[in-house]
Amino acid sequence: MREKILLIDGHSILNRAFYGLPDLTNSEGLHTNAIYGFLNILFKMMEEEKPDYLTVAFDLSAPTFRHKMYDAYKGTRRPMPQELRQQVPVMKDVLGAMGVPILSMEGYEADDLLGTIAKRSEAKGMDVTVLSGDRDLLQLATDHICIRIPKTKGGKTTIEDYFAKDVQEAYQLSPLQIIELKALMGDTADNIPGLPGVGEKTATKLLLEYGSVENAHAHAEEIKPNKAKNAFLEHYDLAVLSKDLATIRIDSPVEYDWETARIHDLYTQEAYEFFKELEFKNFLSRFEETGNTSKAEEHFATITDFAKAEELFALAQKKERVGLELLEEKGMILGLGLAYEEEGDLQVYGMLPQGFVTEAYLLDKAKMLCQQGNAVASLNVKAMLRHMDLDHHTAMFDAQIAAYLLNPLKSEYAYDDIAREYLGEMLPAKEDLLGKLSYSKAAAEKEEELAKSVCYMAYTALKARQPLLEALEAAGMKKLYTDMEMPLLFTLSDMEKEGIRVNAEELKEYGEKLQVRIAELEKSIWQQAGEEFNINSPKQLGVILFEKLQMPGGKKTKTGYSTAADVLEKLAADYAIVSDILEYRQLTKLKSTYADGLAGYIDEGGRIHSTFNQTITATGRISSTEPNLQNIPVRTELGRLLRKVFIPQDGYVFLDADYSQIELRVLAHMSGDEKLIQAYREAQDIHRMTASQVFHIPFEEVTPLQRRNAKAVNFGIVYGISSFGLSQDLSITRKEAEQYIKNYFETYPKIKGFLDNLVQQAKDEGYVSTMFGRRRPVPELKSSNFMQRSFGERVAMNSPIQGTAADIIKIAMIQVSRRLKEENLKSRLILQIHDELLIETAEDEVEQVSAILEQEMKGAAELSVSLEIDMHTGKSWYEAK
DNA sequence: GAACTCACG
DNA sequence: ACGTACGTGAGTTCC
Repeated sequence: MREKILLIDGHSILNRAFYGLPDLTNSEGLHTNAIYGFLNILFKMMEEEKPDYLTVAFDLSAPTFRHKMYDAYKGTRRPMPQELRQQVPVMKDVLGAMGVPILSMEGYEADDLLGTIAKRSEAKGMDVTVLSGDRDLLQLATDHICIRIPKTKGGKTTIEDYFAKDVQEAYQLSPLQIIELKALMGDTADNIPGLPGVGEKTATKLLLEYGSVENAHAHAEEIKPNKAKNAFLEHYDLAVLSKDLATIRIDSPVEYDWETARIHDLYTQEAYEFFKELEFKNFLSRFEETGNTSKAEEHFATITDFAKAEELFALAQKKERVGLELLEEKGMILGLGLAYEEEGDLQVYGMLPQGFVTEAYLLDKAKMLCQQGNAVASLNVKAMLRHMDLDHHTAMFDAQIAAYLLNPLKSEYAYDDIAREYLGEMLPAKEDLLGKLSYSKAAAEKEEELAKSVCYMAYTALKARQPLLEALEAAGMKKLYTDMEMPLLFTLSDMEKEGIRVNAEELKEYGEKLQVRIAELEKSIWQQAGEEFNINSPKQLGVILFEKLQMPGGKKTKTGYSTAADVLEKLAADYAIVSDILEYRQLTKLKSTYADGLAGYIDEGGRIHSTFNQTITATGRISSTEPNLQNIPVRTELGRLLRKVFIPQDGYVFLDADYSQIELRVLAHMSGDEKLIQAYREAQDIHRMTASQVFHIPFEEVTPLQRRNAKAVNFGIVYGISSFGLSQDLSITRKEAEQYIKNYFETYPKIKGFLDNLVQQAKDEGYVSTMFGRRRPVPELKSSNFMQRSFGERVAMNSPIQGTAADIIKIAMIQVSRRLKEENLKSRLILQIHDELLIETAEDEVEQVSAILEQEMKGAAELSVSLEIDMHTGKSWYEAK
C-alpha cells in the first residue's frame, strides 16, 4: 500500500479560519479563533485521510522576492490584523507540541516548499494531499497529488478535491495550464497583475485555442476580442511577469526528512497543556486515552442506599464547610451533590431521587445543612431557595455570582469554566457528560452521568470558594459581593416567590379585542397589496413594499430590505398601507408577546412569577425572564392599557416609585461638574435647564423643540455620545449634532474631562468601575476594528453611569425589603424595573410604606445632588404609574 | 439557530 | 474611511 503525506499551507488555512469564525478569546484575552479553526480542519483531515506523514509550511514574515517585485506595481498589502498576527506563533508552538514539523525558508514562499515536497514525495511513491485555501496550488495536481480546498458555504465547510482530472473538469485546463490562466487573468488576492481587461472567460478561451501564454503571443495578431489583442501587444511583459509570479517552484533547495514528519501521537502531554491554556474544551476529550483528564473523579461516589445517605448527611453536618448543589428543573428536584473534606481528603457524593431517597428527603437534608450554620457553597443559591425558605442572614456562598462580578461579560457561569479559571482544572463540561440532553431527560436516560454532574458542581462550588473570594478581595469587590449581591439574592428570591397578580379574564378580553382589529388590518393590508402574504415576514413584506409597490428607500440589511419601524414611519405619510402595517405590527406584538405570552405564566393562584437574573448584564443591572416583566408596554396608550390587568391582591394597593433621572444625577455626581450640580439644585426641569444653558437663552424662553434637543443630548451623553448617534436620533446633520455636543461640553466642562478619563482608564486598566467598585471590562478597546473600538469607548463612558444607578437601586431594594420585614409589614416588594420599584402594599400600610420608599430610595447613596423619586398608588399597575 | 423586529429602562 | 447611540428578552420567520 502507498504511504500518504499531508501537506498544509499554514497561513492560508489560518487566514481562512480567522475570517470564517467568530472572534474567540481565552480568559486571558488571547484570540484563538484561527487556531481553533485550523485544528478543527486538521483533525478532520487526519480522520479522513489517515496520513502517515504530516508537515505544515509557513511563509517567513520577511517579504519574499516575488512579492517585492509585485509591490513595485501596486503599493503594499493590507497588513495582517493584530488579532490574527498574535495567533501565528502560538499556532506554530501548538504544532510543535503535537510533534508536527514546520517548514519555512528564507526567500521561498510556503507554496514553493509545498510544491517541492509534494513532488519529491510523489517521486518516492507516496500519495500526496495538499491542503490550502489558495487555488494557485491546483497547478501541482497529478494522479497522486490531490489539492484539497476548504470552502465555507452557508456556515458549513465542505472540501473540494482536485486531482489532475478534476482540474481538467473544472477549468477545461491541465494543472500546468493553471499557471497560464493566472498569468493572463491575474489574481488580486495573490498580487498577480495579469493582463488588463482579461478575465477568466477570455483567458480560458485563449488557452483552449493556443495552449500557452507564449503561443498566444506568437499569434497575437489573430486574437479575437480586440481588448485582449491590444493587451497582448501592449502589456505582454505583464503576462510574462505574471507567469513567473504564478509559478510555484518545485525545486526549492530545502532539506526535508520524511522520518521527522512521520506522525506518532498528536495528543501529547505538551499539547494537552496548550489546549488547556487556549481553553479548547471540545478538543480535550481527544486526550482521554492518554489519561490526561481530571483526577477529581477519583473522589466521587454515587449514593443510592438510604442508610449510606443518612450517614453522609450526618457527617456533613459536622463540617464547617460543605459544597452543596441542588439540581432542579421546572420545580423538580433531579439530584443533589454534596462535597466536604474528611481528614484532609475531599469526598464528593452524587444522589438522585430514588427509593427511600426521595425528592422531599433530599430537600429536607439540603435545608438542614444550610440552616445548621455550615457555610454552604453552591453554584446557584437562588435556585435552591426556590424550594426552601432561609433567613436572609444565612451564610451562603454563591460561586456564579462571585464569578459574575469578576467578569460580567460571560454568557454563562458553568462549573467547568469556574474550575478552569479559578482552580486551573479541566473538568468535563455538561455536554461531555450528558450530550445535548436536558437535565430532566438525563435523569431518565443517563443516571450515572447525571450523578457525576452534580458531583462536579458541588466539588467546584466548594473548592472554588476560597480562590473566588480572594479574587474578589484583590479586585476590591468583596464588599460588593458580601453586602450587595448576596443580600440582594434573598430579596430577589422573595420577589420571585411573591409574583404579581394578574386578572386572567381581563387579559383574555384584551387579547380578543386586539384580534378583532388585527383581522381588519390584515384584510385591509392584503387588499391594498393586491395579494395575500405573510405580513410577519420581513422578507415577504420587503418584496411587497419595495418591489411590487415600488416604494423608495429599499435595501438596508444584509439579507434584504429593512422594514423596521423607523424606515416605515418615513413612508407612512405617503402610503396608507404602511400605516396599517405599523398598526398591525404594534397590535400583533401586544397580542403574541403580552396577551397570549403572559397568559401562559399565570399560576393556580392567579399570579405570575418571573425569574430575576443576577448574573446576566454587563453593567450590573438585573434582568427578568420567563416572563420578562421589565418590558411591559407603557409608551403607547394602547399598550399601557395592558397594565390594567396587573392588580394587587384584595385589601392591597400598588405603590410604585421610580427615580427621577437617576443616571443623569449619577453623571452630575461622578463628574463633579459644578454647573450641572447647580442646575439640579435649582431646576425642576433639567432638560429645559440644559437647553437654557447650552443655547444661552433664558429658562422661560426655551422652546419645546430646544428642550427636546437638549433631552436627546442628555441621553446621548449617558449612552457614550457620538455625533452620528445624536444626528440619527434628532434627524439632523452630523455637523449640527457635533455643534450641540461641543456646546454641551463647553457648558459643562468637567463632563468632557470625566468621560475622556473613563475611556483612558479603560485603555490603561482594561476595565471601568462604578462608584461601588463594580467592574466592567472593555476588551473592545484593544480591537483593530474601528467600529469595535468606538463601541468600546461608548461602553467605557456608559457603564459606570448605568452601573452606578444599578448599584443604587440594588441598595434601595435590600433596604426596603429589610424594613418591610423588620417592621412586620404585610406589604411586599414584587418588581424592579431598573429605576422603579413596585410594592404590593396593604391598604393600612400605605403611609408607612411610602415613608420607607422615600427614605430608602433617596438615602441609598449620598450624592452631591439629591436623589428624587416619583411615587403613585393605584388599584392596578396602570393607575400606579 | 440566526436574523429581524420591537417591548422596556 | 470605517458605520452606531447604552442595557436587556421574546416572538416570528426562514435557512
